[in-house]
Amino acid sequence: MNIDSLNEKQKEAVINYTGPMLILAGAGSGKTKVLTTKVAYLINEKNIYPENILAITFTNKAAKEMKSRIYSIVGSKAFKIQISTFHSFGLKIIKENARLLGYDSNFTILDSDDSLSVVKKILKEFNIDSNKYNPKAIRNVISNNKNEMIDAISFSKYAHTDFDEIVNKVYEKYERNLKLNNAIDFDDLLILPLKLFKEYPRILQEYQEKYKYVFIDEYQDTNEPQYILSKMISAKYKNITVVGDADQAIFTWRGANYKNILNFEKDYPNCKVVLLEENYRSTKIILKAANNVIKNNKIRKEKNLWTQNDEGCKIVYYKAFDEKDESSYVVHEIKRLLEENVSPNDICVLYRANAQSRTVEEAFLTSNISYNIVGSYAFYNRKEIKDLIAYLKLIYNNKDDISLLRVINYPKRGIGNKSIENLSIKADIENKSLYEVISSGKELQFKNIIEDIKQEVDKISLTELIDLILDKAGIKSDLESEKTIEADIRLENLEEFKSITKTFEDSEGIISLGDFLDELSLVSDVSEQKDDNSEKVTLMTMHSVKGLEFDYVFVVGFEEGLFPHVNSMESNDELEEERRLCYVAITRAKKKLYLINARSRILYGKVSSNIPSRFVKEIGDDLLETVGKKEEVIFKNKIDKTNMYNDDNDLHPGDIITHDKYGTGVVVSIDGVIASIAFKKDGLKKLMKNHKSIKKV
DNA sequence: CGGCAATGTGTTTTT
DNA sequence: CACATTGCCG
Repeated sequence: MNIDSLNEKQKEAVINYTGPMLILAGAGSGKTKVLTTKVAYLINEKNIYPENILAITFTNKAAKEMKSRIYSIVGSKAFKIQISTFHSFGLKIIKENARLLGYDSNFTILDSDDSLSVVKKILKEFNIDSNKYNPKAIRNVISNNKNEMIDAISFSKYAHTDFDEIVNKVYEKYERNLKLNNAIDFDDLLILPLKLFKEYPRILQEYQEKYKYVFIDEYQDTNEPQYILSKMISAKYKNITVVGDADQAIFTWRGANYKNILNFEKDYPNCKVVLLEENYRSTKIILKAANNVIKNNKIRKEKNLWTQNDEGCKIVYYKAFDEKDESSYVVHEIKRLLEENVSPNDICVLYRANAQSRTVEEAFLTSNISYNIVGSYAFYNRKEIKDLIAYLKLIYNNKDDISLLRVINYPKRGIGNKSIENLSIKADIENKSLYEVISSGKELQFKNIIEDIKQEVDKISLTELIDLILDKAGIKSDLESEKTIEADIRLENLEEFKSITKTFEDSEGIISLGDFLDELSLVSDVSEQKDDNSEKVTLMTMHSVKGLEFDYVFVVGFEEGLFPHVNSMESNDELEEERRLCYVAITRAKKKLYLINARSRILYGKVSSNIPSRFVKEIGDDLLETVGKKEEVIFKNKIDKTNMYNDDNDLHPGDIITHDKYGTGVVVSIDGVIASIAFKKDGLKKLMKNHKSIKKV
């Protein structure tokens, strides 16, 4: 195996393959390369079995990327390596030991919305006024406690205030309810494995034997349970390599503790430390800008990231008039790049909050630039999709009260509050789930529908199962009988969901309901579930872009209040995290960086004006090329809207249209200027409502 | 019980 | 602004 393309430090990191190692890898210093090479080196050169290797990444996307890179070196052996996020790995362990942990193998994973529902339900049962005690706040405290591994009993010792007392009560009931529902929440994915290992040391030993070589990426963003899990699993052989960069710690708000990386040398006194300080990614100017920003952080270890790369061009700073002007500029500039034969895949647009994607998306649609929004949960948040998933979850795990409550009276079956209250009381007394205590009335009819569907589960495919549910539960007939545009849209969305399961089945073969539900809870991003190889500009948050790189990076909303975000400006700690986030964003760029802000923009329905982000000043004038107002006027005129647009196509959902490129389609929904249209050939697409290429039939 | 209208409420980042 | 929840009436 050839490792000549590595520098001396990188080689050192690869060749020293036993014992604990800390790799402090600055942005763009080739840490992914080192990590993948080291794993491949173990397999190809040291004859380590791939199944003895565990590699933990921060996102599912990173896991996928790593798999394919290792595959390209070692071939199909790569499939035997356990490469996943902490959460997926936790799930695997829980699955393998469900009964020991007191769960049936078909347990349900609750997302944070589900957790909130549980909290709300408990508050109601306790007659606690949810206006006085915010359910979200309570859920967050519970989650924080779980992550610090403080259980309800221990928490009672800390409970001093009125609020704490309430939380304590709810926390205790919450945990009991989950158990009763054979359900685990997101925090449990990390905590239950630890519990297992503590109670059954022999099982821990088995895992230690299995995973003799452990790799943890983004170590600065590990939280307490993740930290302990890493430590436990590698305790026997101590072949643990961790990689990270404290300057890129951006998840402390989620309980991550960047001190874990600072303390690694204390945890493993004989560990090897490798510093990767040469940056191969960015231009000198981009790197300088990043360094200028991050050096303003007080709580920080000084480091020297350098590059042999070219000076590069200055960072473009555009002060837009408003958010529309901001996106027009982005579009204008991207169009120019595309004309220079830059691939859309090499461009990304970053923002602080997901809500900011909307205006950018509109501008992209206007100018026919294909794009992909990463982390768009909008689809799975639609009512009809959630309802369908609730049916699937209930069929898989009857004890799932949250799902049952969601669908027991959908479509309307005449089961109202009174009946549900009675069921709840009965369930509480008998210490059973709602489903189990159903024995009469309309509720029983519902139960029978579920039982009937259950009979078929193992005989049919997932896509067929969905059809069966839509049919037997009466969802389809209910929506069809409504004869409203709304209902038609819902039906379309359900079809879209089926196309996701279909793609899934086509690529993975027969997939069980359980596996599919797991996938849904761990990968809640539609774009990750569709394979699409066409070239696209990527839109995502600065948090999601972590670990990735692009030739051209646009950062929008570079304003005080948006970035740094208002809610993160109260303490210095929060502000320093925003600064690290800025550091991450800047260092994603290889060739050219664009920073854009708007003098005024509409926020939460109100016009507001923000001053430029403090990070502009920190970067420094000499690295910036401020694009003036004059040029803005010029490019605005360049986009000749009158040629491409009708005044008003007067499109409405349900209309049948033809499109010059995509052919016949039906309008599914209109959202402002964006029309969602389902085409016969190409499926659902978002287009500008008034585009000339759309004609009503 | 179901439907509708009025009122209120919160608006960051993600596995 | 967008939504979720509440309260009232048929």
